[in-house]
Amino acid sequence: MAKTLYVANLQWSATEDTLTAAFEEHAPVISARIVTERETGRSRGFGFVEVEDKDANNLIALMNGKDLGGRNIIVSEARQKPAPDGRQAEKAS
DNA sequence: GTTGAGCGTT
Repeated sequence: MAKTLYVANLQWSATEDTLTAAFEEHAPVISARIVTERETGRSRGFGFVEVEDKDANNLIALMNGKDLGGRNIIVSEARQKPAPDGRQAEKAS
């Protein structure tokens, strides 16, 4: 299982690799994504990092407010999560 | 040669 972490307050030059490298130091990173302008392709200064559910809380506690590239980043659990009904959100094939 | 609170893409 994996959770998506919301990472904000990044510098403009930050990339997916920047987040991956920073988070990998504390826990394995499944995937990372930097949100860029759809029109210009420039970084919006924030992104998402996907990690294991168990590691998500640790990364938030360890990386939230941490200095990255000279800027304090904000790490939180991403929204758009499915409803916590503890039920399979995936239909049986 | 820019900007600064935020929750993305198929």
